Amino acid sequence: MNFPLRIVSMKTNELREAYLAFFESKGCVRRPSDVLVPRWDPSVLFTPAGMNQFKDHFLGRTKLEFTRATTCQKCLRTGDIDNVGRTAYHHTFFEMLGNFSFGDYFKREAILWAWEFCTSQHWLGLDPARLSATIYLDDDEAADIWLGEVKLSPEKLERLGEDENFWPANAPSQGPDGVCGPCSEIYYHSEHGSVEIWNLVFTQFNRVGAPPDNLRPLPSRNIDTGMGLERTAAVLQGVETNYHIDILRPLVEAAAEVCGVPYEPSAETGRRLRRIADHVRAGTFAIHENVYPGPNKEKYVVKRLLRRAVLDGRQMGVGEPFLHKLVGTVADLMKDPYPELGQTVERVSQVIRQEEANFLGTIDGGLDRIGRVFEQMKRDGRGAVSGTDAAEMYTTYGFPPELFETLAAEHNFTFDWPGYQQEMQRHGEVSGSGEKIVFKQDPLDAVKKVRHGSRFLGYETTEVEGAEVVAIVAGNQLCDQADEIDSTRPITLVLDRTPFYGEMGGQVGDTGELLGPGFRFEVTDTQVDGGFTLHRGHLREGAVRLGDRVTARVDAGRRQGIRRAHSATHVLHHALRTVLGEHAEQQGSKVDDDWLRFDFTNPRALQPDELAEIERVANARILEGSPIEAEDMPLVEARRTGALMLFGEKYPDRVRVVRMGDFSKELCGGTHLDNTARVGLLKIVSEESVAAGTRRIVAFTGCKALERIRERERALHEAAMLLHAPPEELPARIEAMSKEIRELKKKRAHAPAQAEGPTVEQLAEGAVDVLGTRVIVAEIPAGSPDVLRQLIDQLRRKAAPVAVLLGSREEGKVTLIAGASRDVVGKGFDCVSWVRAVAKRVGGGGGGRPDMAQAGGKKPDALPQALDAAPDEARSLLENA
RNA sequence: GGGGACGUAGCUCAAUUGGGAGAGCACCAGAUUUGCAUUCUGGGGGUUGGCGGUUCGAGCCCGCUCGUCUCCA
Repeated sequence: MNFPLRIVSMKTNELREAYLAFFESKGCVRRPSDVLVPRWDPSVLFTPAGMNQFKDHFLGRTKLEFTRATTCQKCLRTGDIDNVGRTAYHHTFFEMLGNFSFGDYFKREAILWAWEFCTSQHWLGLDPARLSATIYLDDDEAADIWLGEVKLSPEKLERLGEDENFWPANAPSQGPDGVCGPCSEIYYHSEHGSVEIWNLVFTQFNRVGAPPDNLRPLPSRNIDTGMGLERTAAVLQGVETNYHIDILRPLVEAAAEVCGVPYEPSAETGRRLRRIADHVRAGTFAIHENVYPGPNKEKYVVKRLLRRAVLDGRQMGVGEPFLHKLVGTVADLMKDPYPELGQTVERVSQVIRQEEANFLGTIDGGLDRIGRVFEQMKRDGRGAVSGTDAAEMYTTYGFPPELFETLAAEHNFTFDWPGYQQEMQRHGEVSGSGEKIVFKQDPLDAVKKVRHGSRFLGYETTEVEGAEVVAIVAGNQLCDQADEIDSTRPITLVLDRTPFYGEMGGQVGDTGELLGPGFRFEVTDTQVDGGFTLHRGHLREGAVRLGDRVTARVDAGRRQGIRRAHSATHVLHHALRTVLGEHAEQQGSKVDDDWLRFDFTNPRALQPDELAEIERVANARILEGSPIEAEDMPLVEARRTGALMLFGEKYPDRVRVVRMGDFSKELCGGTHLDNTARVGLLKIVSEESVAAGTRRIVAFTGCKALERIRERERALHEAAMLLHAPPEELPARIEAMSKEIRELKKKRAHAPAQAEGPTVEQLAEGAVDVLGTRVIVAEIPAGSPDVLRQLIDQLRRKAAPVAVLLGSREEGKVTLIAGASRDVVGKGFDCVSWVRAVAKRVGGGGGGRPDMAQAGGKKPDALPQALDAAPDEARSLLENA
């Protein structure tokens, strides 16, 4: 490998650390990377940029504890997914170095510091001659700094339009309204080409409506910058693509190793291997945060990334799961900044392996179908796989078009890509799109700026006196008072302190009432928003004003039921891990009044004996009557004591640890009992699947558990009464009964054919000759369709040439079946016409095949006349045949 | 959130405009001998996922529901 000569070749880990240290030296607070999947932010599926975790800071929706920050943020974007592997700089997963100012330093510092970091020998030491910058068309302020202070030569400063150098792109002319600003980009030029390494965004305007004059200066201006870690590392290490830097090239090589192909950068396999490296990195980080491949949202993105990578492997001839083998390499290469990845390697590999197996299964299933498509094409003499076929294979059966094309080529067929694209576009339209979530204006914004939040007193008590009403929200607006007695549209009250628990961590919100001077407010639900407890409900009496003092009273009976369910949830979690193993991790839960729902990872359905064992262990812990204690402590300490926490969850600096006896320790903000014994009884009522690899258990506690058992008892008792047997004997009794029923049915099916009705011989004697065909017509009393058919079959064998029509009736119903021997059918005789003609006379119709047809009717009384007419009908059919 | 497909014996799947619920493997029994995938014969096993509708008649058509797969946002 011929690296261009460089004096220093900085490692990626060193670059990351240098960046953060540099901006710390400028007064920025170093913050950890936010999680990759911000579940609390409905506007994105994955963290797309460094600024994501500071949205509230930028929008002034939170009290600032610092005004400058710097981060290295893990990001995931799928917008450029098709370029991954093909170009030198595109990724889905990547890291972004950023520095941020919230109303603090602005354009001058942002530019000067960026330049200093890039060029100072102390830091990156890049050759200034190889750097250039761009700015927005009329941003003279930035131009002055670049030209006047940095002393960048004018030919190295380019002014670009709003599509390139404005954030959001094209905001001035096309919107959206809101915070926006010009930006300035820094490029590095080398023998490998030019690359944008840093984007500085100056948010200084508020866009209001269409141009002109729609950009109003903001009172508080912000800085948001992003430097691509991998790009910059590539520059520093003098390699031609991000995929050859020290934290990625080994992964690409490892991919080559497990796929059994050499890595040749410029070959098709090179592109595939880079794509595999990128996607497995993205998948590893996402699954580490408990986002498993699934059918929608972020789960679907993970699934698609994994499947693309597996497909690449398969296209290179790998026929079995391989991707999962790379997880360890990812964790190893990324252990410096993200040591926690190492702890989940096994779980992540298992999930990926499972998904690989599923996908290979899907492909195998599709191969059959594809084979049939090819046969059909050969019969039809078509030479190209149609877009419709390809799209159907993909959208319905998940069979990738790339693979379809490969197989088609092997059969010397071409593949209609344009037609496929068109079909897929149609599918996209038919599938519709969910509504776009826009930034919604929050009426509480004003309150949030002046107050930190409501104080929660619900751990100690269910009733608080003298709490102050600090906000009233009605009709999505902040009000000074509310006096409308209205049960349809809920209003929201915020107090300075409250015993009400807002829905969080799976536990439902409390209900109860707020009593103030001359008013009563019924709380039907409680939510939390940015530290504030929102009491939602309806005014029942009087009027409430801002500043009123109230008594807040939680529905204590319901709260106690919730406590039982929540403590039981921890006990159940412990029991699951004991019985199934450590992999049974919590995926989500819902805790309500004496019932709970618990989702956890497990590869298959639970067996009845496993469920019984889980229930037994859980109730054993309950019976022990262990004390339950909660303690606030710093996050680091909680982590050290080994308290259970979920990877990928965002925890505050101080956390609450709930401890039960010596068997359970979990981070949890919910309300609990003081002793496990108070759960009373934990009864599992169902176990089901929610997604591949995830199971759900629903259980009842306390009163509901007892009620449930009583209900079952009642049903059992009733069944016992009906069968005149004690409950213990019910299974044996039912088994004996169903056996008896089976035997009776069998007896009935065989017996009457012989006992009642005419025999085959008798029927044959009753035949009349019609044009050389023996025609037999008869009623078989109590003959089931099966019996009629058997008789006809025997007559056809014994009496050919013959045409038989037999009928039977039971209350309100007539059955007719006609059959003819092969030679008669050969002459053109059609049983369908015959049976239809006869059936008409008994008010019915029928059909079947020429040699055997069946009909029904609704007039049993008319059967004799109908049968009398049957020979004549046969005659006319035979004459016309 | 929306589109598409599939649910038939323990397993893998058939069943031609709606007209006799079947095959292979597995299982049980008998015979055979060629021992570790012998062959032959016989047999058990199904409320065709569930509920409702259309029809003389539904595995097949329609609606709802449950489950599995899949694509899109």
